[in-house]
Amino acid sequence: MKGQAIPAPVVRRLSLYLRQLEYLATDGVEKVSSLGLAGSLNITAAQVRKDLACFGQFGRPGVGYLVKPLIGEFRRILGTDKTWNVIAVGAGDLGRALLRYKGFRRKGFRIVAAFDVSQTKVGRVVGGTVVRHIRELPEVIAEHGVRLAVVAVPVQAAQEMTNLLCAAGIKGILNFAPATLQTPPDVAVRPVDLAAELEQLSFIVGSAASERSAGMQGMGSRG
Amino acid sequence: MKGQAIPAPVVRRLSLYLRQLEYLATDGVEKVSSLGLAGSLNITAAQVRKDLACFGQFGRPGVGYLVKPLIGEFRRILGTDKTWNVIAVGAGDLGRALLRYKGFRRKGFRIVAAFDVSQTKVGRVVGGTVVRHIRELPEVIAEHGVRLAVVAVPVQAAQEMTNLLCAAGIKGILNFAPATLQTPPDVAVRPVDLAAELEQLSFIVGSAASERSAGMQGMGSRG
DNA sequence: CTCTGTGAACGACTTCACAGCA
DNA sequence: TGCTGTGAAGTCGTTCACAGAG
Repeated sequence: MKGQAIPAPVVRRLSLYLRQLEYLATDGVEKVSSLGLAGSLNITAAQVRKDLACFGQFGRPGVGYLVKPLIGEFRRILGTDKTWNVIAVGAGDLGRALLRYKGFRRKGFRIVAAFDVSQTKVGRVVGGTVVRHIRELPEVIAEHGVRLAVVAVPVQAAQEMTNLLCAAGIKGILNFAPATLQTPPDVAVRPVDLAAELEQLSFIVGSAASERSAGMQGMGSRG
Repeated sequence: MKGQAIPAPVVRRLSLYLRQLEYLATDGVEKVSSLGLAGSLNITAAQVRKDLACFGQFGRPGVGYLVKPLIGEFRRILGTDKTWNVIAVGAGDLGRALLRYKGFRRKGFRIVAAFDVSQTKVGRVVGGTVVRHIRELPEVIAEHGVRLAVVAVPVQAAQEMTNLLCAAGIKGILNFAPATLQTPPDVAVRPVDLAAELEQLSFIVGSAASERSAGMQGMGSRG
């Protein structure tokens, strides 16, 4: 089961496993079974074992998985054993909040610069990051070897900014604009439409039958 | 195909269809084919038709779908033909950004109150919303008939806040804390883990083979 | 006896292909 | 001829169930 292309749902859960393992390590837990990992994430134990099997054999029968080594493996697989330089495009309310968000840094993502077109925003420092004018995009990307970008601009500007990013060599985009971005085949996009997320809840709560919240968590959405 | 339980992926795409239809209406477009809708969203035309078939027969052979009536239908189905009152828990950087975010209001979600435990935050007004102390949660929820909540508190507090929300009658939670929340079966959760989203991009870009970005957009993630 | 790794069975979603209406 | 609605086929992911290691 190794050497194959990894299904998107597996990669998604890999992040969940890593997150949980990090909490376990913080609590001093040294080993965990597939059932132990699964339980706290509302997943089945078989699912956990099948997922891990995509990457190798990490567990020992009768024992389970060793937390610390597994954390190392997962970080390496996800690529977060090294720090990634990231840029943000758009320094509006959402963009500035993302600049201040500490969760990125904790996972190994460093926002090295932010960009905007508005002269009232250029030059400001937010969360330790300087806001620059869009025209400096290419040189900053080249200078820091940036491959990931966060897009938090108004929807009307999203595709245009995306084109600039792709031309400048960006390979992955986290998109907060409510638009489906068109990119070349070698540039991946992950959409995060906050209003649409609430809309999904609206549907579930409105349809109002009886649903399992646990089964609901972590499904659907982007990939 | 009507009257059945709707698959989660279909509901997710329903939000995309609605979003796109609203842009088309803004541009004065009156009708659209399944292919027209599909193209701009990187989906197949057959997928669009199958999805719509879950809810009824909206199109006319040889013509396509009428944009405006379809918008009305979709809003009704998603439950956003009426305004929803929403509360936010946690008035840190992310919480305050969400209070200022205009995208919610545009989709029919009104944040009527925010809550925090910190006395330095209680009493402040952010984006037109007053920050109150958590202890006022139950009465505000009852007063405004609130059923949806946004959680943007530190991970250590997330489960505890969730318990309070569930006890107070909340039925849907948009969770920005990097934790898997445990809730009763009648409370739905949608997780939004921003760092994990970047991690997914890290995996794709790091694995670096050649992938289709279009096919990548909108898959995976939550449901 | 516990718990992993995995083929096989199952179920869910997507794509195909075409009948039928305009 | 253009495009929808839909059974049938196909693909993908999950769950089951058990052999085998510790």
